[in-house]
Amino acid sequence: MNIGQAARLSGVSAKMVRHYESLGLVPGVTRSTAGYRQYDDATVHTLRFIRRARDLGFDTREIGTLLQLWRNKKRPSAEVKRIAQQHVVDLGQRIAALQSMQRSLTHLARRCHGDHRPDCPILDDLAGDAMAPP
Amino acid sequence: MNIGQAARLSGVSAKMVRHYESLGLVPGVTRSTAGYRQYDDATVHTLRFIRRARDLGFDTREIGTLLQLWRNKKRPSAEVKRIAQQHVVDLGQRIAALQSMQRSLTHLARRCHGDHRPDCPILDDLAGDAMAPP
DNA sequence: CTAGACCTTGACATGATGGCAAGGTCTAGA
DNA sequence: TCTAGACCTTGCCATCATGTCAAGGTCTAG
Repeated sequence: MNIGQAARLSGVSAKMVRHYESLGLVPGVTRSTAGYRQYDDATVHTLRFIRRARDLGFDTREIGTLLQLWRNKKRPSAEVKRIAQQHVVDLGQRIAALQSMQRSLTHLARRCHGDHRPDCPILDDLAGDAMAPP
Repeated sequence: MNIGQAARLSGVSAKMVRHYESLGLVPGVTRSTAGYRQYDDATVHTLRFIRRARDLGFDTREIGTLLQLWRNKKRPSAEVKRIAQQHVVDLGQRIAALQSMQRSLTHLARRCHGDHRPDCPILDDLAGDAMAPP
């Protein structure tokens, strides 16, 4: 099967299929006489794995490790779990950072009249002339 | 004052000061005879504004708009508020996406023994052979 | 005068992804 | 058999905010 079909079946764009190949995440593909990449179901399976891992927010480096573990029939599940838990922590930090922004901005917006007048606590805060501390 | 001092005072790296200049966020700077950029307190103030807005997650396009509004003494605060609220919504979406990843991964990790054995629901899920639906 | 701190521009890298361009290939239909 | 259109190839550029490095000019204190 050609790259287009593999892309459709796996949910990964053809562009990214080539990219993952260049990163070594999918094994070297065989080529047709015309130079077309030829895929089989196993590779499509790998691509789906990558897709799902991306959906969970893993970066390509982590996915490389997960793929190795997936292929290693003697892997200790503890290692997989460690990676997953570390990723949960990372996600938590990113979430916390965004929530902190959201909280600040929500408070500022609530204090803003939001009418035709120019007075605006949001701009005041950005400008650094926030009200004096209590 | 030179770029280094302006950077130190504003908390923006010298590199980014130049970058914001190239984006038009800070007005054209005057130069010394040797070509050194010369800054005054007003520009440092602007840089701090940008820094604070970045800390709240605004991108440079949004910051451009906010700076215009800040400078416009006749701005309607409603417009600022609208931008802020839209950003709160955007942040909410990003947070929700990350939380969804975190939730899935937490559930998977909880079901993983995490020992020396290879069986691992995390890899099973990534591989798409999740358990049959109930 | 000189060492060292500071400035200049410019290029390249990050990470995942999209887009475009120029050219080769394959297939179904006239 | 020819051909249009779908599909493939490689390669380059762009995104976004930021860092790093390099080669060269400038300023200042000793």
